[in-house]
Amino acid sequence: MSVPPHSGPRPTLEDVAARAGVSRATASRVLNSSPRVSRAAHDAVTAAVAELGYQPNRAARTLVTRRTDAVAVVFSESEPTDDHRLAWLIRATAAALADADVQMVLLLVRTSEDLARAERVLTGGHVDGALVFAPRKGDRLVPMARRLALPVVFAGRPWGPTRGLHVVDHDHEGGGALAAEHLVASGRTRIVAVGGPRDVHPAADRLAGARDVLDACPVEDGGSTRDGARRAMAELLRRVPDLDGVFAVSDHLASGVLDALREAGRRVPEDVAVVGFDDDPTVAPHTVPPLTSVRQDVEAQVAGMVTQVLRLLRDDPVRPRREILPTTLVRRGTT
Amino acid sequence: MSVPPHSGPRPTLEDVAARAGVSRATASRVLNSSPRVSRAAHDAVTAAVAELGYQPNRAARTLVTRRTDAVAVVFSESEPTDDHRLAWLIRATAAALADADVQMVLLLVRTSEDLARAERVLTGGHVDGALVFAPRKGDRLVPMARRLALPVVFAGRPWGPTRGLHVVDHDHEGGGALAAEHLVASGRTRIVAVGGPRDVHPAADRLAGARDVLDACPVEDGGSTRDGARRAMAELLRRVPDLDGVFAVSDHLASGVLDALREAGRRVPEDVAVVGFDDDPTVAPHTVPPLTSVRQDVEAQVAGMVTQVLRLLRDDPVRPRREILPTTLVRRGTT
DNA sequence: CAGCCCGGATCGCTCATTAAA
DNA sequence: CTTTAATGAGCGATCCGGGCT
Repeated sequence: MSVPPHSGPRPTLEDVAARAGVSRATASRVLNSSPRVSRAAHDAVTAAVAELGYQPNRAARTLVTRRTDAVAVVFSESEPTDDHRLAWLIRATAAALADADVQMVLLLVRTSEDLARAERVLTGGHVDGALVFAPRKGDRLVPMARRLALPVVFAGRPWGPTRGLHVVDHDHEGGGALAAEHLVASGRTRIVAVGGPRDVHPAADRLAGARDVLDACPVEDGGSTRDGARRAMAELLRRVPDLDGVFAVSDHLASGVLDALREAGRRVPEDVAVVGFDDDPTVAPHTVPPLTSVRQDVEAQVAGMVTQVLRLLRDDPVRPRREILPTTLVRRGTT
Repeated sequence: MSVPPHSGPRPTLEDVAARAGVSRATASRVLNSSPRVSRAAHDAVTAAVAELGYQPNRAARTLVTRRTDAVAVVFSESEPTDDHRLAWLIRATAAALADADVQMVLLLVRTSEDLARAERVLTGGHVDGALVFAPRKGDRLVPMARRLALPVVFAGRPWGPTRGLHVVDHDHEGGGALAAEHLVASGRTRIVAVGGPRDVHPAADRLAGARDVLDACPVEDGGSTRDGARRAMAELLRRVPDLDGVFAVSDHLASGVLDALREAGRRVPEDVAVVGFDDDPTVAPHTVPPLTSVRQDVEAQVAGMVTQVLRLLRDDPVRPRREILPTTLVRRGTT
């Protein structure tokens, strides 16, 4: 608990060693908890560290070990992404990396200049590995990332061949099916769906999963905005006036669906049941009525990505793998 | 444009120097664009750098210069923050720092463990400076940040004495006044306000600015949720049935206000005019009708913070100062 | 011969000093 | 004597080979 007396030059390992009456090498071993150190030496060094408020110089350590203890977190923003999702993912990632005492170097990639900059960071030895979030088809970030000599873990299956990649994904198809089955089980017979952008994997897979169950239910795409979903839902009401169940591929879109239903005077859930996807804590519990939604555990996903990248960094020889996380249904007021 | 032939060991400055037929020191001078270098040497080095795909080793450079070329971006999340705002700020910050070729080390501080970790990063020489976002009263991040020996720039006036601090803030009071004046100018006479959390500076200041103009208009607090604002607005409709203008201290709250007005059957803007605050691009243009709002230029704020921290890093002797950015009114469909 | 510990050498860069044009 | 270039000494850690008990 003691602090360096006057915040002059920071103490070095040499200082710690001197104070503990041992050599630099021994002090170093203690800090890196390598075995062959006597109990006495260990205690002396530990005490000296505490007394001096010593913190190892990261640059010096990096120089010799070639490890930075930092990983890049790269978000593609080639198209405007959902704020909720970004905030949520960043929070989860920051927490998981902090727990592992790894620094997070955040890279948001929108322009090709950003991409070049990211590549420089990634190849320049500034980080040990990378977590990549790039759900959109044809994203130039993906080929760049797969060329890297560093451990890379993708969030969600990227477009293109996934051979040799490390991926942590949710079971979007299964989740879509889950939603559809829930609507069916609750007695709905005229079920429709509001889709998202076609070139976003999760959105496409969720819809596919639902259609597997419902074969060929009517679909309108709501793009990625609440208002787009509102319009899509209005169109569906026109096409299928007697509809009684709606699956929206995201909670954000589901809120637009609810807007449209409210405007059309349909009661939820009495006349129409609605199921969303994401269990977005900033949306689902707050709609009126609260939204039934398929939950994907983003924290688990991010934790899985972090675990995997750390494993790769320790080079535990891990074979490329795709980890698929289950989804669950959270029932609230709209079904 | 050429790439290292085989991605073996990365080339060092020594390699570049050898290839250019000069010494390490000269090569270093070229890279740091110091003056006394001949044209010929400059060109030779530049060419060698390109041919070898050389990138300086950051750790080595940091070790000797004691500069990391990284700054911490610290967000307090002691209370759940608005996703929109977080995403938006992170985007702007990332862009501004990337432009300056400074790495961004993101720290989200929620628990006291996070705080301790952040302090370690901040005092451990991992970064050259910090940008701090901590709007809430009594946030423990603030006293910690002000003790730091590093250049620190605050986003928005922190609670407590601001003497000696660098702050870049918006003119929240002026913005609140602007909103109120606009409502008055558009002929509204029974104006009410929906406030935010009392212990958040911006929310409090915006409300104060409006009340300066309106002296003692009825106020209800909506907390920080859309739904809270809905309830606050419902209450105001009860208290002041003939109200014809509403100022909400954020767009997020304003969307709740619109919900309540719609439910109450009031037409906007015919019966009631509404003005929000933030000009949140994910909210204001998408409400129905689109929301008139006071715009604060978050990008300018963040750019100002980055400029300031860089100035401090160059130690241009800059005296502590509070930079206050103007707000503007963006008129849309609700007034 | 263990088990511990020590003193260099080293990582890749910058900077001050010194030497050459 | 001025301008440009080169040499050498670190920055603060890790790790290797060897010495001590």
